[in-house]
Order: sequence, then structure tokens, then C-alpha cells
Amino acid sequence: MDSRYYMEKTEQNMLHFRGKAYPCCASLTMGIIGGKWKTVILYHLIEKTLRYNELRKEMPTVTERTLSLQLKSLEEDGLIKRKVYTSKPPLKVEYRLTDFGKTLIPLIQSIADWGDSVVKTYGNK
Amino acid sequence: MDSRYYMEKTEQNMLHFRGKAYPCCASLTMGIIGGKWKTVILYHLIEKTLRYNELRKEMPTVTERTLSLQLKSLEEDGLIKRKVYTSKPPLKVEYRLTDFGKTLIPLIQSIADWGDSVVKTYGNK
DNA sequence: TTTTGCAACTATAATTTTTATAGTAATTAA
DNA sequence: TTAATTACTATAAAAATTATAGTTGCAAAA
Repeated sequence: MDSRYYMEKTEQNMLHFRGKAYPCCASLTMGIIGGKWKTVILYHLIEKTLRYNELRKEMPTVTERTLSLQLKSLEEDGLIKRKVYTSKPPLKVEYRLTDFGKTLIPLIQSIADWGDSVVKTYGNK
Repeated sequence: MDSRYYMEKTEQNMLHFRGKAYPCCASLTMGIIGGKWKTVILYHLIEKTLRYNELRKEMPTVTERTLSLQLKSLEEDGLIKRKVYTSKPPLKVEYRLTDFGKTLIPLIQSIADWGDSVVKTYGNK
């Protein structure tokens, strides 16, 4: 560590959630819903429970591996719940928001609304 | 391209902004403010203009390279403005929100507020 | 007066995240 | 009989992020 490059912030100043430290509340939120796809997943789960392949259809440009990993991460953070209905293939798996995940709905909606307003203002080009 | 893995979404269904295509409005917003650090930068610029090193002090865990790149990206997307005051070192450079960037303030504030409420509810551990 | 520090970066390389592509199991539809 | 479906996982490549060090001129400290 070189104080020339690092302004140390003591652990006490940092915010903590699920074992990770964040320098501020905005970064904590982004640690949980940041990344390219998490909010998109949550956005599609606002209205209804969706199966894995239904999510994939809503998000045609995400890869399977990334979708899998992001779903796992959202589940670990307690925002969504995975429910399996069959033990043998073809599997039926459903994803839904948890109560904790539902506390994000207004925020996710605001995120979607801002994107919408940008498209409306700048004409989708 | 293999239709087994890709459900093609036609270009017409996609949303466009600054040459990039997004599958939905939530992903458009996240394309602009997503990533680990962009909202943190914007959050700190809500109240006042900041110099490069002042931002660094507010965000002690970001690396210089990433901070530089993110500032450039935010500038390219028209959310912040970079203003140089001197021509010779030591340079004085200030970053501020543009009018377009200011349209994000309520959203950034909501992001920060949600993080805040998580810390309050789960006791910063 | 020589050294040290400062501001706002850039360069290079390593690590982590995301993408691309293909493969799996058991069942049903054509 | 063959192909399609579901919910993934495996492997490798590409892109993003981190770690560390280096740059330029000026000003203050030793």
C-alpha cells in the first residue's frame, strides 16, 4: 500500500452488506443491482413470476452463462427466489421477487422510466 | 448464429441511444449509468462541482485508470462536463453535471436512498 | 539548492466479468 | 425415428476492472 495512490478509508467509514464493504450508499446499491443485466432481470420479474426460458426470451441478447450467474447472484443477495417444480428433465423452474426484492420495485421502475424518457426525447436513434 | 441459442430480436424492437442497441428501457439506463462506479461519480457531483482528486478522495477504492475511463465515458454520454482551468501542471480540472446529467438526479438519489435504507434495516453488517 | 510533493492523468500487466459456442438429461411432439 | 424442449454447465475467448508504477511542470520544504 502506498499512500501516494491510496487514501485509506477506515473500515468504520465503509458500509457493509453481506460481507462486502462499500464506500457509500450509492455504491452499495450498485453492488447489488449493478452490472449489465441484474436490473433487467428484476424489471421483467416485477409483473409476474417467470421461468428460465421466459426470461431468456425477454432478454435475447444475454448469454446463458451470464443469465445463470446473475440469477444465482440475485438469489444469494435475497432479491429473488428460485422454485423447482420437477425433479427430472424437462425441468420447470420459476423465478420470483422476494419481499426484499419487492422493495426495489419503485427504483427499478424509475430506472426503466428514465430510459423510456431518453428514448422519447432523443427519438430512439 | 444458431436459432437454438438465440431468439433473434429485430433491430426495430431494440431501443437505440448513441449508436448502441438495448433490449429494453431498463437496459438502456443501465448501459449509461451501470457498471460499478458511474452512479457513485454522479452521486458525488449532485451537490457540487469536484476536481479529479476530490472525486478520488470521495471514492478511495476505485483505481485511477477506472476513474479516468468512467469519467470519459460519462462525458461522452453527455452526463458530465470536464473543464480545464490551467494549461501547465499542476492542472486544475473540474467535473460537473450537464443539464442532461441533472435529469438523473432523482434517480441517483433514489439509488442512494435504497442503499441507505438497507444499511439502516440490516444494521451495516 | 536539491529533494519532495502535488495534480491529473497514462502505461502495462494481472485479475475478474461477460460473451461465444457447444454439450447434457429426460421427456414429448412431429 | 428424429427433432425439439427445458434448464442449465463446460470451455475458451474477449472485454472490463484492478494493481502498480511512471509522467509533467510548478511550488514549498529541508
